[in-house]
Amino acid sequence: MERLILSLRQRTAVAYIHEYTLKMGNQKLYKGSLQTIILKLLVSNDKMYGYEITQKVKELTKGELQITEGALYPALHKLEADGLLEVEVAKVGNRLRKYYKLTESGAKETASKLAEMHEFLRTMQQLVNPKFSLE
Amino acid sequence: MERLILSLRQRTAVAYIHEYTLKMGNQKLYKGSLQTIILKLLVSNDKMYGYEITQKVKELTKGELQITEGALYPALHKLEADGLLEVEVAKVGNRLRKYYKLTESGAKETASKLAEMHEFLRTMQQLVNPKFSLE
DNA sequence: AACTATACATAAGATTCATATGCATCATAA
DNA sequence: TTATGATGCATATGAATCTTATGTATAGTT
Repeated sequence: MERLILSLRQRTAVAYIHEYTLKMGNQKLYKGSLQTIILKLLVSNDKMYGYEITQKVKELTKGELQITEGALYPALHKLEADGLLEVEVAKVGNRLRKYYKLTESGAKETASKLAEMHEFLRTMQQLVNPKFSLE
Repeated sequence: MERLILSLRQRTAVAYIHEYTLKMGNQKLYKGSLQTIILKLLVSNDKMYGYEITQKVKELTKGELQITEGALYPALHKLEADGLLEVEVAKVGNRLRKYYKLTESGAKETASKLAEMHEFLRTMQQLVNPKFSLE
């Protein structure tokens, strides 16, 4: 993130300019699957914090899916509010981290959401599969 | 669709009540894929009209995906406005049908969208695949 | 001193779809 | 013959979900 320093009399205003990586054309296809992705990661990794999730997803998808913070944090807050995740705040150095983990009800919901996801993938696979071009 | 007849002096007001089939829990996962589905069907079927598309999708997905009219018609209009589809109006009996078919540019765009879809499915498959639970 | 990465957060707007409604024709069942 | 369901088009309103943009702060690297 770039930083611009603007002198204003005795005061100093600091404007932060975030940089964004280019998005793939198919980013919009991921709409609706964010919750499931987060939950699935927490099945595999027990506990994770927000920034870690974005990095893990980027790594696992070889950069194809970039979870934006504006999507991630509200999603985490909602999952927590719905009782699917619980938070544990940790201080690392002088920095804050919020670790999320599945609750019992969250684990159940994850199984359900993963089943739906598999069904969706199977169905969509068939719809766009060239083998079905005869239909 | 049920019909209610209401007598109003000499005039007759008719109210139509549409009935809706129950949606699957994973309907929201399809968000973002409607255009691709329509285009793909038009590769396989040359020309189709709106209602036919909804029925075909219902059939192909064994009822799992129900394209609503509120989603379909605006989508068709947009694809037409973008020059990907062209319309041919037909009269069947006393009834109107609007047949849609791919334009040249629409065929190209379809190939591109299908490639994105396959990439998406592959990536998502890996993300939620149990084999990756060790990550 | 500046820049990059790490780490949280929210507000405003865009996109995409579901819901609800409206209108009309045609076939079939009551 | 009348009611109903299926066929066929359409749009408006709102909900959900994300992108974009911004704000703040610490820590390491150039």
